[in-house]
Amino acid sequence: MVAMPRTAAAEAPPATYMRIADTLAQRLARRQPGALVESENELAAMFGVNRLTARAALEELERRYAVRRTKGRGTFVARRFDYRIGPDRTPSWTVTVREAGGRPRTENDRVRLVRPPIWARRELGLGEDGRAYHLQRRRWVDENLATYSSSFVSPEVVPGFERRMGVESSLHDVLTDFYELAPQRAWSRCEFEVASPAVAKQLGLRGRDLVSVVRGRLDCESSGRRIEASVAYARMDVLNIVYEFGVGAGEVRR
Amino acid sequence: MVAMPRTAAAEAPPATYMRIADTLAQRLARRQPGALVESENELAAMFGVNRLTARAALEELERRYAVRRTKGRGTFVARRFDYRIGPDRTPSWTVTVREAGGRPRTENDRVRLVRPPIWARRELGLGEDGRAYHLQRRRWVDENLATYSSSFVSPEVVPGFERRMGVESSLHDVLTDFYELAPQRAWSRCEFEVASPAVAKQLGLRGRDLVSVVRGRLDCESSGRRIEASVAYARMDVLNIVYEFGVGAGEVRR
DNA sequence: GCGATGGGCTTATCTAGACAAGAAGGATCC
DNA sequence: GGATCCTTCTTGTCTAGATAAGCCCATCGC
Repeated sequence: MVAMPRTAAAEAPPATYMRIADTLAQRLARRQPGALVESENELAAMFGVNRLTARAALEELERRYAVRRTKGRGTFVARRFDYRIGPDRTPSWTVTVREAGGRPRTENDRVRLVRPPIWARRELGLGEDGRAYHLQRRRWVDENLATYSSSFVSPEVVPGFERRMGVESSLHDVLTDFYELAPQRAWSRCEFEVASPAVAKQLGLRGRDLVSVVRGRLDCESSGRRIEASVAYARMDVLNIVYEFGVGAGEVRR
Repeated sequence: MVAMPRTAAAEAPPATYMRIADTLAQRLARRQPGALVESENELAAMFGVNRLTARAALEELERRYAVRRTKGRGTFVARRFDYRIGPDRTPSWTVTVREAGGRPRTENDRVRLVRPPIWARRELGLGEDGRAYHLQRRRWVDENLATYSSSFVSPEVVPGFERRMGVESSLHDVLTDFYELAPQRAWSRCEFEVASPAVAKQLGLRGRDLVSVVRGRLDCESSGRRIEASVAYARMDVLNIVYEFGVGAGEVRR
């Protein structure tokens, strides 16, 4: 009689913490987003395991973005929003979040004229000593910070930008209403990175988690002049960035 | 004298395991991908901590896709490939991997005529009883399984497909060479999901990790006939899916 | 030569116990 | 009434010890 062959090895039974995670995931799917989840000690008692085993299950669910945990407060059912972007689609934050049933909020730092970093100078076609307006923006869903973006706006195209752009202004609205421009995405690039310490701090991340990164440039549709170069970071536990193009992409079911 | 105010709280010093992870990340950046990392016990001795603390550091690096760990073998420096896709870009797996210095490999299951799932029938415009060829494909980088894809091909457009498509054939080549078609992406949608148990098994994932998912449809450029509907899953520790469009997107530095 | 066996390495999992630190709410003091 | 302290609950971190299970390779037996 041969021993168990290595290729067709019988499935190892899943670990306890994984079973608890799966069980819990099913139950949480029926609860309201934001609802308080049982504490680690409660779960340990419920499933008859050590607290660290229950904790491992919650960490597994956190990796799946199914829960969100805060020291001192507890574990909560997570709520994630799809944010669909693509060449044919530059969605409004406010509209998207509201349609999904959330409360959107945007906050801009005060705009200042600065010497932009090298990548922004190159994108905007500025020289070594060129200046640009620096716009930093944070967006919330309900009480959750979702994105932080940093963008540089060419002062030649939008003179006096710092007086037009208020704390709650929409960049798109300011460009179209005050400057009568037709902004258009020249290019865009979406990927995932480990948050740098600076970005982690801006997004309120404890560790160096993965974040969605969208870089791009906004040009003027008619003249082709370069308006804005930007980089936006999104917390993946709050936002599910979906990148799509072509007709029919929106109809895809999960 | 007031206590430490809560708003401007001094940064809590990072946890030991996080310090070790950061230290280790710097060192590993100078090593060859695939190199063996010190074992948990060695790290524990090196940093004078408990084995579980050293282990927590490695788990942190695994979350960042900086290392890859295998039970019984050890921890290894991870190697990730950028795979850039977009409306103007349908890259060849072989070329992309080879350019990045890896060894590509593709393996197709034998093609069979099946009754496709509802989403594929809808995409291909098939009726309730319609049939389609089912093509399952796995792609490797060096020894690492990277993607698993499942696609359905319309038999009306490519009759006799199961005889043309071999174990190592390229779908694109078969469509162009044998059927003289000009395949074109009708739409595409890229996002991230928690792997289902079935997908996790196909990709050799222990747990239910996050995977990149790309869905889409291939049409015939001239006639517009629907050729193929597909869904592809990629291991995020092997592949970094980058979604981009527009001129200039390729020039973006990190 | 060649396959089976087993030892020793590795990561994976689990328990028990402990202390730290953040958050929230009630009690207390003025 | 309002600010402050304190208690309690929560997650976060760390240690110590133990067992399981996968993998590799040397050794043994044939």
